[in-house]
Amino acid sequence: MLKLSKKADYALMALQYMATVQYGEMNAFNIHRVVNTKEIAEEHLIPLELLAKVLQTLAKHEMIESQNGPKGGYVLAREPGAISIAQVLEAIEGPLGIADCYHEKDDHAACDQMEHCNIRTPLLKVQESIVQLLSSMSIEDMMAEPPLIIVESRKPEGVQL
Amino acid sequence: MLKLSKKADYALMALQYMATVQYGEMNAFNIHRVVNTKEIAEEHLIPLELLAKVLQTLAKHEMIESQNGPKGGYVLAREPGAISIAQVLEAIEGPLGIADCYHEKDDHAACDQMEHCNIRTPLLKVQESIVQLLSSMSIEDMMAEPPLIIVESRKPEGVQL
DNA sequence: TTAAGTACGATCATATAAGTCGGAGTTAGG
DNA sequence: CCTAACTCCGACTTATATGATCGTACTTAA
Repeated sequence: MLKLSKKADYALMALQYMATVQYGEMNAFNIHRVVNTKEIAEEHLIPLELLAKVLQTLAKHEMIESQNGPKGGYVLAREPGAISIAQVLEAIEGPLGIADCYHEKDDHAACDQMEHCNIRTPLLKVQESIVQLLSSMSIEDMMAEPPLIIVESRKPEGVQL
Repeated sequence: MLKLSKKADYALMALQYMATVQYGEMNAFNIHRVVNTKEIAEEHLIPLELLAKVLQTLAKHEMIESQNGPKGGYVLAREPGAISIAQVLEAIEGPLGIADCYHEKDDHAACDQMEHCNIRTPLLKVQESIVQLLSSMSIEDMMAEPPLIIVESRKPEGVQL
């Protein structure tokens, strides 16, 4: 339940790796070394072909920039702090929502039970919280593993329903 | 992404319905009327057989109590406020986690990349937040649709990583 | 010119989810 | 004590999403 797909995992791993290579302690001068798919795949034991597609998707969504030809590869398109987890997940898996009918836009979404659905509103709030949480975290927060990230999530006491 | 399964949806709908019938405004005297599967299925346009299995699962996890024979059906096993969303989801879909290897118990879980995984720790924190959020909400919070539930979820400023 | 890389679409395999079916066990009411 | 209305349970089928692979075309540094 609530599991991330492998693709999403791979995307996050790759971005974390690229961020560390480009912006980590090992690189005090911020030399934006281009890293290629093979390097990442071998480093993390990820199927090469699959990772390639993931990176292509990330490139299409302008989170990384591709560089063709030999010595080519990918570079982060912006600073790690400017790439949120939510953005990554949306790029890979489409709009994130707890259920299909929970995207503000598609109010007509594929849900026959719509009119008989008694849980939509409360779940929308849950979803909102999760999205907010994922939006508040960036690739930067995943650098320098093992990290210590403190995240709070709570329902305030005494809220009127 | 992060989508709930239909079964989970059905479970929540059913519980919300049962809660409303048993504890809602319509029932100031808390008469614990037994509701049967058919009634819930028709009310929410849910496939009868599937809902039946969902309810059986909930009963096995002691969130509802079954009553056999004609005029039989189900009753909430405890007050709506004592049934958290997290409990329901876990009952239906097993332990909730953002990835397979993120359950404290199975440290040996099926993840070949374990040793090369650079995102485990941060994602564990994310997961923790989500679980906490889902644990803080109960069926009671879903009653009286359309409700207004205010949930906050944030990463405090100035946290050191 | 060529080898090392990305780009992209088609395809296959597999896992999970969704839904169905048939039969067995209970029990209120006649 | 019989029957109809329920729950219970497991096996089965189907649909859909995911994971992974393949082939090929495009780009470019050396």
